Amino acid sequence: MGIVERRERMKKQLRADILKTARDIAREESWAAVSIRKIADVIEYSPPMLYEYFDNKDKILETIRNDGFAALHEELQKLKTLYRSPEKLLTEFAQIQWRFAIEQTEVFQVMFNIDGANCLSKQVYQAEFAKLNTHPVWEALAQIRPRSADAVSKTFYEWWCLTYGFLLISIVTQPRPQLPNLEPIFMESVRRFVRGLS
Amino acid sequence: MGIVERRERMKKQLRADILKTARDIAREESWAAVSIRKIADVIEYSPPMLYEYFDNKDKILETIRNDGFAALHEELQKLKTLYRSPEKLLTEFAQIQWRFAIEQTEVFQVMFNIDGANCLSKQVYQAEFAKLNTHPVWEALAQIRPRSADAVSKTFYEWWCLTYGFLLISIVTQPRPQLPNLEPIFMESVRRFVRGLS
DNA sequence: TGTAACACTTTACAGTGTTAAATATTCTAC
DNA sequence: GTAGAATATTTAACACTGTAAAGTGTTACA
Repeated sequence: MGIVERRERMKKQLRADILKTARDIAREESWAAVSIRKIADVIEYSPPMLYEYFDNKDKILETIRNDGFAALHEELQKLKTLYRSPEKLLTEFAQIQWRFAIEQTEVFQVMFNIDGANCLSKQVYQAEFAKLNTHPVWEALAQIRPRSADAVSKTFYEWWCLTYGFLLISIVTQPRPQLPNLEPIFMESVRRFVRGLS
Repeated sequence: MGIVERRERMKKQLRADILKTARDIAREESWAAVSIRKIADVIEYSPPMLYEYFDNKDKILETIRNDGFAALHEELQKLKTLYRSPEKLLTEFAQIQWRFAIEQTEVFQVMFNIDGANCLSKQVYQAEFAKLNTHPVWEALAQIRPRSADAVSKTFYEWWCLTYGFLLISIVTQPRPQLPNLEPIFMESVRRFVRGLS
């Protein structure tokens, strides 16, 4: 009686297709060009079908945003098992952030509401700052410079602004072909920051 | 025969009203809520009238963006006459950037394409990096740490990413009432950056 | 006072997100 | 194998959006 299971699988697949299609259109055109009808066209369904899978257009972006942060978190967890040195962990993570932003720019745009990507739901940011002392970056910072929790959280925010801010500005203001040249400058800034901690 | 002059004046006024109204709506609602028809409603004209003043909606945003950068440039020029110390110039300018972003958030959103503000024209960024060695911040950086033009330009880019990046991230990810608490962290980051130069 | 220039509006088109109602398809029980 | 229920999917519609063409007033000058 695998019928309901098959249906379940197909639903999951279609849901994934919707997300993928949205990203594809955003990548090839822009987030401004992403519309319910265009996605429906590509997946060969009528527009209202999408509302069986997402409450509204915003929820589609919200999912992509959350998935983006989750993906980075996963990478971070992997790094944690690979490197013991907190300094190494931080610079390696910065490297991954850079690559992520360059390779999956359309996801990054949604994650930070830039360049036409506009998603109201911002609770993922709060989540990121909520359980701070379990965040691998927070832990690394605390390890390098043991201080009060508040002081570490402050440093954590500086880190956050330095890395993501650098990427945001670069993606928004610089032409795509210019970006590879900026990576060394980014990494140097990160290393200087890490060095300045101890 | 001040007729044509009077007309000229009224045109200029109406143009300014359009820009102001767009900003007002963005401030009270969001940039996503700014529409030609809403602006037309407020200034009490029919929608097509706006096209006598701006080629399209994008040009309205483009103007606001350029005006924003111009305003900051003006402030920077003022600072240049006030302070001799390049370190002081940089930190004071950072302070002004912060205030600008907090007080005129809707302009800042257009300047960097965040939170629903979506303006295709990005040549203002290129302009900012084009005539680098006449930029007061570039000059200040060169004064603090005299190096090759390329090295200074690199530092200039780091400065740009640090200050604007910090602001972008803060505005996008933090709730408005939280922002004042972040100013000291911002300024501390800036001061550390400046200190690290020499 | 007629005419040319200008200011402005009406109407229309193609596109948007989204909803309710109608239809088609699939599965289950007899 | 077919009737009926459950599910899947579409059609049609509404209220928006930016924008262009055509039409209508209003003003200024000969």
